[in-house]
Amino acid sequence: MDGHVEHKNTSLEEVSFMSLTDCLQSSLLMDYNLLEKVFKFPPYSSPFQPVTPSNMGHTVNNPHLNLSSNSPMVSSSSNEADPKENPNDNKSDRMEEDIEGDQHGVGECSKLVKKEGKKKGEKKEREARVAFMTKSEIDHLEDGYRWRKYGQKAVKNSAFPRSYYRCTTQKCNVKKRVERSFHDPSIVITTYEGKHNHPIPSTLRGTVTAEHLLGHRGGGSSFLHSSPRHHQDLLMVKHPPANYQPVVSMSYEQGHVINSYNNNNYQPGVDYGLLQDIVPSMFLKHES
DNA sequence: CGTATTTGACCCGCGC
DNA sequence: GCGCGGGTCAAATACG
Repeated sequence: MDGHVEHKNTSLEEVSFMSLTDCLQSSLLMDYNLLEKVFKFPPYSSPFQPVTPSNMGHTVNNPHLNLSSNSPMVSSSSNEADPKENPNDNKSDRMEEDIEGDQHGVGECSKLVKKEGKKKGEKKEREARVAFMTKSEIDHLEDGYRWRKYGQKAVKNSAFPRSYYRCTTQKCNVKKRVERSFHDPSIVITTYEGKHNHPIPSTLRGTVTAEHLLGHRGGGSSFLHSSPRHHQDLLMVKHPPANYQPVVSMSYEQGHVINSYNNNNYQPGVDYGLLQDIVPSMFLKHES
């Protein structure tokens, strides 16, 4: 539906946003360099900004960004998810996945099968995606779901590899890619693809519980200052609006969610649907 | 021993 | 058609 993208904006924010959106929506391959460009990492700034207690656990701000102090580090993109959304994708078997997902790589045995399943000329629909940029020492953020790593690849023009994860829950097709920003190694870029069709696992290595996810934000973000180590801040921005703003941020400690909160509380008129679908754990909390 | 990760091989789309 | 880069598979390995 909204495949259409306007390109006539002139403000930095809008141009940036649209570029990213365009990137996310139209490109089969996510161009992370573009993603970073979109967020305007200045080429002249040192790419190796050390993570210090002072800048860790805080909103990532790029002074060169022409954005508000709560610069959004994240963008989401709903790709007008599959019309059919294959809810039936009982991919307990990999072969099936290959057939249905027909763009996947293949192992020796599946290579035969895959060709038949493919209808030529039919482009693979992309699942909804959300990309996050998170300032963190930890690559793989705990988000309440369980993931199994299924691949890792070196990324061109980046010193850091990209990791590929798949939700371990059967029938759940959600994937996740994680890589570190080449321009700022303290930043982790996480991209979710697809929507979970199941609740958050109750037992997650016994570490992240609903309470963790809900967080206990009593006094603003004071907790940010209390235990600086292994902190991560995450910001999200809602998809298309002309003026995007930070929506939700989370904090992690030692790989686990210790808090989540909204910077400005829920914004009226902002559609959280996609984000909520994809990373519901970020929306769990909320004073009712 | 069951489960998760690593890693080289392979496939695919795209640009030249 | 070929090469490149991204994405995935799956056997081997590591780990609890």
